[in-house]
Amino acid sequence: MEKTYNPQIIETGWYRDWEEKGYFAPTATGPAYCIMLPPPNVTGSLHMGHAFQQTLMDVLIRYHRMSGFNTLWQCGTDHAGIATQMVVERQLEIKNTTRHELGRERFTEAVWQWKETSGNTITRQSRRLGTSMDWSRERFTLDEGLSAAVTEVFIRLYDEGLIYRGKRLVNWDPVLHTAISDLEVISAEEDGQLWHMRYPRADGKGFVVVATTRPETMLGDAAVAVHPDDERYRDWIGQELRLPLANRTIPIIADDYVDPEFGTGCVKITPAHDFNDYAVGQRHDLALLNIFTIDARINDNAPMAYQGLDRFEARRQIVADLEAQGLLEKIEPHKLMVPRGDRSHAVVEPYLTDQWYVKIQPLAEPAIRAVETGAIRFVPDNWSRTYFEWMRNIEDWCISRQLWWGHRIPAWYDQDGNIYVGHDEQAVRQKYKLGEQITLDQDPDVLDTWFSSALWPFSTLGWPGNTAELQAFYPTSVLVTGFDIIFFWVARMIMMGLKFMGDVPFREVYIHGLIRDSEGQKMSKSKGNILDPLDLIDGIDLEALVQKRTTGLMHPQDAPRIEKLTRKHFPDGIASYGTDSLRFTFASLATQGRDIRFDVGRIQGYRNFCNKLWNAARYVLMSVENQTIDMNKGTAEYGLAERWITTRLAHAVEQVTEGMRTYRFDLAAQAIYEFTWDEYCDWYLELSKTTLSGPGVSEIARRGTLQTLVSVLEILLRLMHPFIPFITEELWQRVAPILDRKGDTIMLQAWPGTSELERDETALPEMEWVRACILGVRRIRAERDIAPGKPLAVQVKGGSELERTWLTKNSAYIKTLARIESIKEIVTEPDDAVVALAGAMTLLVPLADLIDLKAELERLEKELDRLNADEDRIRKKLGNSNFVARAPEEVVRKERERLEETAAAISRLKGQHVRIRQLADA
RNA sequence: GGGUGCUUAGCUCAGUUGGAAGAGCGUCGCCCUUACAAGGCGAAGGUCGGGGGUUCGAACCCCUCAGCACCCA
Repeated sequence: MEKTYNPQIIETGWYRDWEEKGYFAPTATGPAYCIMLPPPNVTGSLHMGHAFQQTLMDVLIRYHRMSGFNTLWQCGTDHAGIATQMVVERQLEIKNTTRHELGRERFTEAVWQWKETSGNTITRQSRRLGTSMDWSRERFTLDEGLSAAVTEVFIRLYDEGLIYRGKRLVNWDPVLHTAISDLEVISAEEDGQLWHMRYPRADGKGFVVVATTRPETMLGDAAVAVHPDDERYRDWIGQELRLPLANRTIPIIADDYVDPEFGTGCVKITPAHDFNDYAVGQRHDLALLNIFTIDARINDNAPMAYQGLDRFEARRQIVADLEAQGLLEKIEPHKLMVPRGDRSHAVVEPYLTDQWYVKIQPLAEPAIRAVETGAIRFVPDNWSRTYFEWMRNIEDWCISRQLWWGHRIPAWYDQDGNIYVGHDEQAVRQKYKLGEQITLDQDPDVLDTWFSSALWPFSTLGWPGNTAELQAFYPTSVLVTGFDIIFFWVARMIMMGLKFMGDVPFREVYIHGLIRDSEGQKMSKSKGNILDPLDLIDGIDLEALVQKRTTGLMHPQDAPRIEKLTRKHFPDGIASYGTDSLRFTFASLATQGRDIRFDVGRIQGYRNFCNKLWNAARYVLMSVENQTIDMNKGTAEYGLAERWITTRLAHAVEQVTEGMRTYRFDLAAQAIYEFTWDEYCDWYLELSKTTLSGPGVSEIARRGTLQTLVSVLEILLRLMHPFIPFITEELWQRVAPILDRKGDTIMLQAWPGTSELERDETALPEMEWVRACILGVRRIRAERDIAPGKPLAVQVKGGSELERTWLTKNSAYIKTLARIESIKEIVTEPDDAVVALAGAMTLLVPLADLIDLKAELERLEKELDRLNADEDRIRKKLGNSNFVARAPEEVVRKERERLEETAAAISRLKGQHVRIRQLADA
């Protein structure tokens, strides 16, 4: 074996082996366990969020597979309508053409082509992470089967009246020329201005002042509203105003939507370009005057002077014109929430268009109940509140998008605009009994990508067919996802699952945090703080990293800043840590918080952990090779160390299993880490050396030690496998044969059960005591600056009968690990010794002239201070009659014992203090 | 404005039904010790954001104040 852990060598071969041998597919035995992979964007690449999430899912999947479940991890990708279409459009731009020049058919062909060439990037990257997804069942939201499911759902919902077409205000992206849903609009505070404009009364008797952040919309104003109780304007209600620049009059209306405290208390109402104004307009039966084109330029409904102007040019012009007419009262700086499209980052306009909607209330109600009744459980539970909050205030879902890439809406129109919905034109003609003479045109729009994602839990399993997979795996076991898409996706899957399957799509929703950089900033290309999971696995030099972070920026002027930052944070680039280290890091970061800071120091620590494991295995294998005895034949004897480590492993198995059950991957990882490093490596491997190479140790004892060394390692490897699959497979292949354990892969071995391990709880206190002895002597050595190699002569005094037995039985361990050459029992302490306490026993190391009396006195005083404080506290506690009377007996007993121990320790150390003092005074 | 969280060692975070404050990293000593210097041995470091309450007992439960973050409008 190599002396140092080298992930590159280990991690290359195993994945292909696993995949080729079909280990990822369900076994068809045992209870079902199924996770649906949140389908990533087919043309995207793997980011830290994916890597984190997929690691957690793989841990769950591998754990359940090993635990005997019929395990399916359903994978696939999403067509990501807008994002993908934008990517391909940008490519066309480089070739100096547009999708409109190409035409719909050739454009979609181009997108499919792009999908074929780049669509494998992310799945290839997932494989590098070691994810055991069932690739044989990989699906794509636009593939034939899933498209059929989408059409079927659309038709059924339409026929039930749950999908309708309507002219409404939508969030319009003037760059992408499509409607987007509320969730795709990101509102952020930006610096703007508040323009105060005068609208004169038609009768010439004065004017009102209205304030607006979007002066250009005044061309579409239909009224000015005041609060009905506002004394200032009581008499104005019903009057007509002359709308400046546009040659028309508008009324003053009363509506309690108006906040009389804000501005002048007069609000211009533009029903076709503002969501609130739209509602006001509905109440007052105001006309909807649309003044924008799809590019957000001024259209023909506005005065000639402004037609064709972009909205921001129009703003400047209108402000200038008002000013020229003396109608601009003032301009104030103003912070406002600006809505932008999450893809194009263009300012979104409320815009009046025909769109398709899902009537959501009837679907939302059962979905709320499902969580209320516990049919679906959120983990951590708090997220159910977020879910309820949104679901109880949910609005109809706009599902049409003016794109070419996606599921085409299965609706046809005749010459008169009548709507017919069906699987295809033929089916529609049949369904609605339409003759050949009627010409039908299909709706040009496509559906929101989330519409198809909402069906993912059953469409991937073969719905609308009634397949064996649906029978076996629906409802799925758990959904693993981030809180950012509870609304986008989780809620919609629940609604659709209940509607079409009559049951929840998953029983649990595990919500994990979002990965941020080491300073808590969200990772983004424009901030230049993105870490690529593959760079953490393979490593990357500084120049390549800088290059990668500064190319393809939306704002190239950010490049110098990003370069500087990168050079500062990663002066040596990023080392290669390997997949296992990355995975273990993710698992240990999976606490219940919502933000997760990723620091490269952390992954380095876990790479070191892998190295530790590697070397522990090396030691075990070398120990086996160096022995002449047959470890599997003949009787074996298990010493204290063996019984102790076996019992400790049983505890670790319990802790890790509990962590799995409760989705506490961090606690599971911690239990693994601590057992491996602090117990198995630091103590057991050292103790085993005593047995294996000590003089006069019997064959049966050595056999017991060898068996324990190997079998604990083998079980530990199985316990760690879901987290770090590669190194555990590599080591298991070498370790299992020694134990004659059958099986081709650790992947399909049984999850360790505590029944595999014989427990001996009595070994724990005994071992604790042995450790206290060793630690005590080590501390003396370190504090007195005694060379580590110098053997010590140790004297012991007192101690309980049990402790004296322990000392005799375990002197070999103690002598070796503490480097002691002799242990002698004494009755009276020598004056010139340094002491350590192990339970009731006092350990003394006589040092003669080596002793630094002053330092020793200080050390004793410090220790006594600590013990005295302890004693005071306990005495006070026990002196409180209420405590003795009311606290559980067990707690009181424990405190009494502690008091006794503390008092005894104090008296022994005091004695020592007196002796050293005398020595010092002499 | 409505909602949800967070505040524990220098940093990042655990802390189970309330019963002796923990880890990793960092820091400081000593050490190339036949698995591992990606290591070993040892050490220092905390009035658990402030205040009040409940309790025999509070990092944990309740109230309040302060600061921070996120979501929705």
